[in-house]
Amino acid sequence: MRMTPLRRNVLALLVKAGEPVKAYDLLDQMRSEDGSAKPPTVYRSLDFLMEVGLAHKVEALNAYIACAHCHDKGGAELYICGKCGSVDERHGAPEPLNAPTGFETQRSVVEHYGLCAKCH
Amino acid sequence: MRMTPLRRNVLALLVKAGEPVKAYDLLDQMRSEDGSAKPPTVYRSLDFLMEVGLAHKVEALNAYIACAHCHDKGGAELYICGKCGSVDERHGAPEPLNAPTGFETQRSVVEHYGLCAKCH
DNA sequence: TCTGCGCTTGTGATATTATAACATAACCAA
DNA sequence: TTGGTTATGTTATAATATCACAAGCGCAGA
Ligand SMILES: [Zn+2]
Ligand SMILES: [Zn+2]
Ligand SMILES: [Zn+2]
Ligand SMILES: [Zn+2]
Repeated sequence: MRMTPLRRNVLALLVKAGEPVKAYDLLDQMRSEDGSAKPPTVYRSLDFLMEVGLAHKVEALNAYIACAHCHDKGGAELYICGKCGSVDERHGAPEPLNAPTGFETQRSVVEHYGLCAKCH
Repeated sequence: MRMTPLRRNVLALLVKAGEPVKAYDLLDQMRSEDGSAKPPTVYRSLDFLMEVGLAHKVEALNAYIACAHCHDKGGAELYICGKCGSVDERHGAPEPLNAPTGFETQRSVVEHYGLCAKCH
């Protein structure tokens, strides 16, 4: 598991976008530079980046973003503006009070959709 | 927007399953009774059920469950066991403390993946 | 009752998202 | 160098979801 030019390039595209990007849009961008890119190319890179905590999947959008915190893994909370598309990544929320007793959380998906302060 | 036999049938299948079900699995079940079912049939019914708050999508699984609370809409928090597949639906968590200032949440996706009390 | 309109469903096609399977290449340690 | 592991290339296909248009149904008002 090491950072490679390919993976670094995918990360760079995510960072440059600054907002959630679809896998096939990444693929199109990659193809425009190196015609040989194919779906597994981008999905593997995304899997790697998520595994090491450099990217997250926005589950309800089927899109991917660069991590804004460089935390190790899990636990991101995303505030996604439906108007301008901006994503504000936070983390550190405590375990919810109303969790079922005995439930041991391994991974959480927390995505809030609404309007950011600028878009009210 | 009214409840119809078709929609009631989809809801019944979700309730009977008691766990997240994939759209195409629903479709297979429907086909075994009425050969004419096609993807839009099931997706439309699911859209209706979610709109009226009788079902939820489990975003990270691309699956659907019957609502366990009959709340009006939004705000479900799902605790999903990765071993036995059970889902415990809760709601009522307060707005997170670390939300960006001025963000107005319209819809939240909250899914916790881990092990339920029985599966430790 | 009849008619017209809107909602619901049928149907075929297609778009979007993601993975399987196997081959080749690059990297690195012994 | 040589052999194992990791990474990438390549082809195909699976899984998920939507579009577009036609047909049917249910009901309000003429
Ligand atoms: Zn992050
Ligand atoms: Zn905004
Ligand atoms: Zn519910
Ligand atoms: Zn369990």
